[in-house]
Amino acid sequence: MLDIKLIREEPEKVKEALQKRGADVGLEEILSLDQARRELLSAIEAKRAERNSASEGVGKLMREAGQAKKEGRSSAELEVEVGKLKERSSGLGKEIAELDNQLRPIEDSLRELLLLVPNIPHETVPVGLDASKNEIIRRVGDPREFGFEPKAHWDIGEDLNIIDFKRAAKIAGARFALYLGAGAQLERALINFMLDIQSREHGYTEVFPPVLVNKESMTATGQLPKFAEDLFKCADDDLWLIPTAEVPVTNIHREDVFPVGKLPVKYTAYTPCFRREAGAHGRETRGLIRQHQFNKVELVKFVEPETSYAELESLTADAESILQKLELPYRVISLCGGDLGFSAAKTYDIEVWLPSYNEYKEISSCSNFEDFQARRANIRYRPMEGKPLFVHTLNGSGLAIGRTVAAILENYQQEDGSVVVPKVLKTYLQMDTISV
RNA sequence: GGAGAGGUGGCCGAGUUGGUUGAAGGCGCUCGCCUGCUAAGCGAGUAAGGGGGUUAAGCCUCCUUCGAGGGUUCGAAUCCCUCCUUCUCCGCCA
Repeated sequence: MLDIKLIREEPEKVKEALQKRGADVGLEEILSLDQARRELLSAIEAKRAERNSASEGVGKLMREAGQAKKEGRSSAELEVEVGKLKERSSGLGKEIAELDNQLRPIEDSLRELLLLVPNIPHETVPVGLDASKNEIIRRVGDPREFGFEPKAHWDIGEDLNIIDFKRAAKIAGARFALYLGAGAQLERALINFMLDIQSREHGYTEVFPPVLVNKESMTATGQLPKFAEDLFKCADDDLWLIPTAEVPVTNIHREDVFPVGKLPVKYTAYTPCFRREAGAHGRETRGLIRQHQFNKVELVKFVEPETSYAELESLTADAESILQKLELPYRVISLCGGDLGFSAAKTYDIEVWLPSYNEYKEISSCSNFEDFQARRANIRYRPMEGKPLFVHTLNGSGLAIGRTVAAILENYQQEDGSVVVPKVLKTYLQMDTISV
């Protein structure tokens, strides 16, 4: 959520910034609602002040009247005054209620509209409206030269009998995977490996959160209200399946104020993730790339605003380190304005080389949300002096597990159909190669 | 799911015959005094959000908030209703 003050004071600047991401947001309605809200509020508050003082007067006079009676004096005059004040106060109460009834729908629609406004891109975000304008930041490692025709990971998986898409479809439907034997073990090994690196070497605190969350949590991180159709929802409860651990982990600190000196706070979490993939029909239907359920190790940071862009660089480096250790070739790109997610101010995607696609494929997305989520979730910190301020939140995949499995199978495949296990995983898997 | 007891400021914790209690007291924190240094002691300050005014920073003023939402009342932390949540006991259960 953007700061209403920013919209109020510099609407042109906000509009311009949002155009950078191709979002045509009608700020006019927001501005006029904001104006109406403040006018009503002033009127209501003036009347409340008046009513409060009248009510206070009632209390005072009643005490005086009680005192008078005790002393045997007449309290009749005072009681008349009390009656007048009560009447006045009561009348004001009705006026206030009336104005309140006008105010409420205005505040509701104002908030509704504000929740639909995306974040403002950072100044370093490349200009452009689609993926073709994304900027390549760096490449690490070279795609391997195969001396044979490399297979796609879904064929490798089925040939080695470690991934079964047909049975997964029978159990649940399209876009699900059933891992078997070494495949299931590889998935589990990667989860452990990534959590170990991020928690032991990079200082993230490991957490394991709920994977069903309520509406408030989904709203805080920006999935709701706008993207409900991308989510799985429980029919009889206000519970939603998380599309990423970002949701429950960021919400750990919803409504919190971090004490002085506590930041940065860093978490890593493994969770399954659930996405409806509405609108993705026919795209990447084969293999592990686009699933309704997939595993992911996530990195989440809460930081002070001044440091957030440096923290984005280090968070991205933390995610990259996994690919380096796995010796998988990848590149890092900076998303242009039009390709940016709703809540993000800046995003680096990390893309791993996939021989079957003959291109780099997203395996991690690392973003700085600045105070966009913090404002929605009311997450603040206490600076050395002054009032609490909103933190900046960041997160990134470190990494998506299924896509990592796909990358390992494809990049480490041998001509005989077996797959060599990456060096760093050998102790986790207790095997050197996966073969039939 | 059933029964009972709670949910108050950064933390702990008073406050139920409704009325200077936005909230005693304590802890913590900040500033000052005291002190050879530290500790102890003394004094003062210390919630958040939002409106309006004014300013160079600052400040003034009003409103809202005692789990959330309704209700009663001139007036509610205090009374009533609904919901959420925590704890204890019972039931159920991986």
